[in-house]
Formats: sequence, C-alpha cells, structure tokens
Amino acid sequence: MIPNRPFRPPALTAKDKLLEAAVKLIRANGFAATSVDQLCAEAGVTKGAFFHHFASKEALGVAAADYWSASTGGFFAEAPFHALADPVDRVLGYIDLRIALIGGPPEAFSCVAGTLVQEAFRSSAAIRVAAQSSIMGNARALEADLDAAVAQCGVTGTTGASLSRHVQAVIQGAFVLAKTQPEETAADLARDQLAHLRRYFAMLFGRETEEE
Amino acid sequence: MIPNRPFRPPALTAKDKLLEAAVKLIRANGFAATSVDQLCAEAGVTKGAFFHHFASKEALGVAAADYWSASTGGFFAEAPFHALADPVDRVLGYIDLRIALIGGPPEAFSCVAGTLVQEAFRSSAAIRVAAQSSIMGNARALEADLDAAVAQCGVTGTTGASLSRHVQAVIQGAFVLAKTQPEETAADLARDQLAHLRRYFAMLFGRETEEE
DNA sequence: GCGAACATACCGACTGGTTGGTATGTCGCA
DNA sequence: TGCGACATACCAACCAGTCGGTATGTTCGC
Repeated sequence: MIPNRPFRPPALTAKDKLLEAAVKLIRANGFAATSVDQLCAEAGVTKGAFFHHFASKEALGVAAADYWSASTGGFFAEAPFHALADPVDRVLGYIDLRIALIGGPPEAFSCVAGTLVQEAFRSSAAIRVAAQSSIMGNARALEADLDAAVAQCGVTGTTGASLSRHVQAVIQGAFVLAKTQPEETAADLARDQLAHLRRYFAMLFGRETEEE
Repeated sequence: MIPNRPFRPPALTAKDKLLEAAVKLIRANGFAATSVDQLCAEAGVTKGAFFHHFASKEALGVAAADYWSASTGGFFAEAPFHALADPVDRVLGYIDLRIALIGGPPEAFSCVAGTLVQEAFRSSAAIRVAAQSSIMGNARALEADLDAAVAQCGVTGTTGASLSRHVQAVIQGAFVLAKTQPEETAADLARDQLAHLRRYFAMLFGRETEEE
C-alpha cells in the first residue's frame, strides 16, 4: 500500500527517521531479518536513540504498524473517490485507486502490516494486534460504502463487513503472489488480482458490462 | 494448506525429520525467526546432521518449499473432485476442498511457500523461485479445468491461467488475514474469503443460485 | 533575569548470549 | 576398508539490549 515516501515530508526527529527506516526495511527484508543496527544505520541515528524512543525491537514493530496505519488511513481518507454519489462507484473507485498505486518492485507497494503479521502473529501478540488494527481499520473505511451498495443492489448472502474484509484479503494475497515473481512481472500480477476483485464486485452490484 | 502431518507416515531419516520440523516451525514462527538449533531440536537431530544434508539454512528453506510442493501437489492430485464431469463442478469442488481443509490455528492451515516468500523474496532468489514454483504449480493444477469452464460458459475478458492465479491469491490473502485474528476467529475469517471466491466463480460460470 | 534543578534527546562503547557454519570424530554397513 | 550418516566440540560474527555520559532545553524560586 502506498509507495515508500509518497508526499510525506522528510522525517526530522530520530523517532520519525527510525519509523521511516522501519517501513522501508520491513517491506524489503521482513521484521525478523531486520536488525536494530540496520535500522539505526538506515535512519542515520545511533542505538542509544533507538532505545531511547522504543523499549524494544518489538515495540518498534508495533509503532511501525501504527505509523503505517496513520499514513495509509490519512491517504485514503483524502482520496477523491469519496465524492462520488453512487456507493458502487465509490467502491469501484477505491479498487481503481488501489490498482493505480501498484507499480515497481513489491517492496514499493506491499503492506507493512501484512508482512509483520505473517512473521510475528505467534511470537508477538502486540504486533499481531497492531497489524490487525491496521488491516481491519482499512477494511472498516470501506464498510459503509459496501453496506450501502449491498442495500441499493439488493445483494443477499453477504454483508458490507464481509466484503470489506475480502477486499483486504485480495490485496494481501496480491502482494504475496507479487513477491514470488521477478521484478518485471510482480506489479502486473498484483494488478490482475485487483482486476478480478473489481469484476466480482461489478457482477455483484450489477455493473457487468461497463467499460473498464 | 493441508494440516501439519496429514496422513504422511512419520519421517524416519534425519533429512525428513528436518523437513517436517521446518514445515512446522516456519508456519508458526517464520523462516528468519527459526534458528538452525531450533530446527535440530524439533527434529531430534544434531547440527552435524543438519549441515550434512543441507549446505546452508537457505538451502533448507528451498528444500522445505520443494517438500511442501510435493506433499500438497500429491494431496490435491488424488482428490476426488477430479472425477466430476463438469469442469465448473471440478473448480468449485477444489474450492470446497480448500474450505474444508481450513481449521484450527493459522499455523495448522497456512502455506509454507507463502510465508517463505513474504520474508525472503529480496534476500534469497533461490527461496523466491522455490516458493514461486510451489504456488504457481498449485495454480497450474487448476488451469485446465478453469480453461474448460471459461470456454464452456463463454466467459470473456480473462483466462483460466489468470483465474487460477487468483485462486491462489485469495488463498494466500485469507491466510494473512487469519493471522491477524485471535485463534478462535482465524479459521472462520479464512473460510469466508474462500466463500467469496466461490461466489465469484459461481457468478462467472452461471451458477448463481445453487444451494451452498 | 538568573542560576539551580530537572527533563528530554541523543551518543557510542560494551556485554552476554545466540547465530549460522565448520572441523573432526565415530559408527554401522556394504 | 571405505563411505555415507550422523554426533560432538567449537568458532567468529552478530544480535538485542544496557549503561554512563553529554548537550540542550524548560521550569521556577528568588
């Protein structure tokens, strides 16, 4: 989600520099494989600064997930698709935005929370919960639009909440598949997954043959 | 995919015991967080045995992905849904089987290849390729049935190959979401993702209102 | 308006335990 | 007697985390 460093101003404090470094290194190498020394080197701060701001490496993981939630949450909250009148258009607009954000190597578009939870769900409850908040928070941001679309189109057998979680599942799955690919094909494969999600929703909400 | 130790006979050689241990520990803790010493302890062998059979920890990762491919590939190849006459039934039968395999905590049903590639796609090309083979091999096993279903139902705008990859994406995404959950709700959330996939395919192949 | 008391932010050498990996030895079977 | 399958002992590098210290405010009595 969201490329490394979108429009955010460069971090100034050691804490922010460490969080930016964490996002970058966790995306590229995962959490366990990223050492505190690497984090400090990437951020250009010392170990003293690290443990001044974070009680442990695990605490940095939690803070990185929260930082990620705040960044992405803010980004999507401001996106223009919210202004569309029809809830179905808003849902499809969200998916189109997600497609547009995919590009370059997987570490440029993958999700910090998803990467974190994949590694740490058993070993750190705190990280698991932080990742849960991030991903489910993202889902919740789409829930009202999906509920409205479900009601408007008379869809039965599922709910906006369930559909909003499915959106996140397809996104996370797209990132995993992308990581199996060589760099040239990774983004295309990920986008294709979102295209299937879009088709599913278009069929579900009676928009079968609109132009792509 | 497939619970830990399904029907496989208990491993006898040190190499097999190490591969079984790798599957179990990678699922639970990830690859980077699993040490060679832990692997040896879990397998009940010594470090000498480990490095006798595997040139490095990375080589064990590759072997674990291959072992995983062989186990799961064999399991699905023998599954009874292949006997169904209609390709659409075979595709839905596959999804139903995947749903039936989900249960218990995430480490009992999640995918070794997906976990591996999430962590190691940047740091180890060999592991990335092994995971790619595993996941894309799984996809390819469904490709012919999906091609037949696409042809039979006159579906346009996509292909069996693309749909078969989407199946894997939804499965991988379901596992990631499951890992964000407390143990009680993990399996339900994962199953719900496969249910959406099933609904997508049912709509695509004109099976909208069959009983679930 | 000034100095003592305290707080915050950061530094970098250090430590004890763990890591992946190696070197060498033993044992049973062909 | 030679070779594959292990075991034991060991190592240098690296790991997360600690600690004594400094530099720069901020607060507040006087």
